[in-house]
Amino acid sequence: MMTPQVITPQQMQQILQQQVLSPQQLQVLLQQQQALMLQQQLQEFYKKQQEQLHLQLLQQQQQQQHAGSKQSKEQQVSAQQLAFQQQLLQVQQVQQQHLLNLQRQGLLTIQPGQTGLPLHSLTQGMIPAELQQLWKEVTNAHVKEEHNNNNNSSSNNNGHRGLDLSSPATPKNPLLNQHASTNGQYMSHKREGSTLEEPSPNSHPLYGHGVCKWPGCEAVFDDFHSFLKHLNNEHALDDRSTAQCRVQMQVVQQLELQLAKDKERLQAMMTHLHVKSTEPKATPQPLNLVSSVTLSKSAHEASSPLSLPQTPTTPTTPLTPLSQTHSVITANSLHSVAPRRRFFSEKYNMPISPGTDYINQNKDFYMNADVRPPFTYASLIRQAILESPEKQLTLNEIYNWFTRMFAYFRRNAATWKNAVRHNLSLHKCFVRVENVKGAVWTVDELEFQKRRPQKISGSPALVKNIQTSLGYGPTLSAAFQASMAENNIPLYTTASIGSPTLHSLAHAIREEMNGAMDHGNSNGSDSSPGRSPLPAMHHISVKEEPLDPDDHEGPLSLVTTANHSPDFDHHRDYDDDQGHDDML
DNA sequence: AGCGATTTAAACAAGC
DNA sequence: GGCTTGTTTAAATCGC
Repeated sequence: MMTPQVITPQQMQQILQQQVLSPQQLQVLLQQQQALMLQQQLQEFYKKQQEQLHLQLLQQQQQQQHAGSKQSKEQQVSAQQLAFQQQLLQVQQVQQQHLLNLQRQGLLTIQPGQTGLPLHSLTQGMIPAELQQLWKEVTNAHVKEEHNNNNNSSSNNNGHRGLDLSSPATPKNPLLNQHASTNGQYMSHKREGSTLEEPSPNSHPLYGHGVCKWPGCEAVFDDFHSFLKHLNNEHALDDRSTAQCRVQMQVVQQLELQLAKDKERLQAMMTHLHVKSTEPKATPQPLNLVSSVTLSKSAHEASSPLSLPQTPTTPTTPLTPLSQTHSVITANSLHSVAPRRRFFSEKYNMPISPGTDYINQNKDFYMNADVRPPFTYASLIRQAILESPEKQLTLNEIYNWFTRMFAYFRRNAATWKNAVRHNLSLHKCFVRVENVKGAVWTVDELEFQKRRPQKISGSPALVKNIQTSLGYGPTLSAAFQASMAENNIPLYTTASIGSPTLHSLAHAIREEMNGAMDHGNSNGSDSSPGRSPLPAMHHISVKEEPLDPDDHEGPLSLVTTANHSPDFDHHRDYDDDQGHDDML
């Protein structure tokens, strides 16, 4: 699917360029949308032209039919008709040319093998509103005519037009139909008439290979003329045709939607796959520290996951400047797509307990992609707890965090919830604290670090970076703010996703720093609750808001709200039963 | 091969 | 009784 052949170099360049200039996918999408709009306008224009030409053609034909056999004029008329046809072809060519250009520019994504169909569908089915407008006009204009033209609707096939994607040109037909259906009686548009004796097989989008391409109708015709007759008779302006046209519009709309989605997906994939090479310069970083950290990280990741033995429990980076690179999929997340049992593959020396940054960095991806996160349950639970303002969560809140943060956990609830409970009970690092209103779970960071031999030595430079970053406290904050302001573009409509706030960033730094310090020297040099053996033991504070725990938490809520998107909680078909075993 | 970490499943109990 | 929460056991997998 991600074969590079599909994407032209121009597309690639564009994507990369966009990414470099704007880390926000929204911008990309916006540009895409603009491009699409432009494209649609062009198509509309072309379509109108085509319709006009068709109209002229048909009127000539009707006149000819009505006039009986005026052989004398026939020659001249057919010449005119030819001219029209040529013009029509020219328009079509120009149209296709332009679409091809669009395609080359990456504004259009058309599979090489199917340029024909998509072109038609795109050119003629793109603007339902416009079509409806035309349809309306036409309908109004011919209400009276309707009586005269009793359409001999016959074929039942038309009743069920399957989603015949090969004939998306329907919308344009009403126009033609009614003019044609008048059979010359209706001469509102008096154009210089002409005969139509010449079959012009290619002149009608509903006629191809001798077959009527009206949805559901596959009548075969020897010549174009008989097809036109058929078109006028069988597919005249009536309720059925109207309904079919509407359906076809919807089909086209659906296809457009699908196309847009797929394009978006492709964009995300491309961005993701190439972000590593561009990540360092991905954003005009107002913050040196951040960028340095980012650079170190990205350099490390880009080089080789194996190159730097990382501390298993300490995240590599104190923070992600974030989610500006949020579509980033690092090496781990890539290979994590198919981990069978383990969330986290240690083969790549990725941290067992990915830090806030790590999870945040790929947050967007896992939020939306039904992909199993490459983290252990323990790591995730810890993450959830540490993200909370009070560093403590009830079991249900942990559940909510899981479902909120990972699309994967929106299914199989029974399985992973059990696993969560199991992990909470099993690992000593998770401490249950009785509360007035129940029990909350906290993290014993020391115990957590103990689980594995850790060596922060892995990336001393990293540690240095982290420390350096911390040293710049206020500067850091200011820079973050600037960075946030700059990058605070909502990327997806649903998501808060993108930008962890200052608080969460600072928190992340602090947290990572703690982790690093834990390894480097055992002196607890900070006051972070996470560092004490029983971090939250003393905050036996209250956990109200059983419903939406993370919601209104005051200033500190930034930490959580950064990850919390309200709309994300609404259950969008979390079908627990469907395809739940895809990861096994 | 052994071991530890992890996941998954399941049984069970307590509390609401 | 059903559900949630929490504990525990067991089996399987994976990597070292």
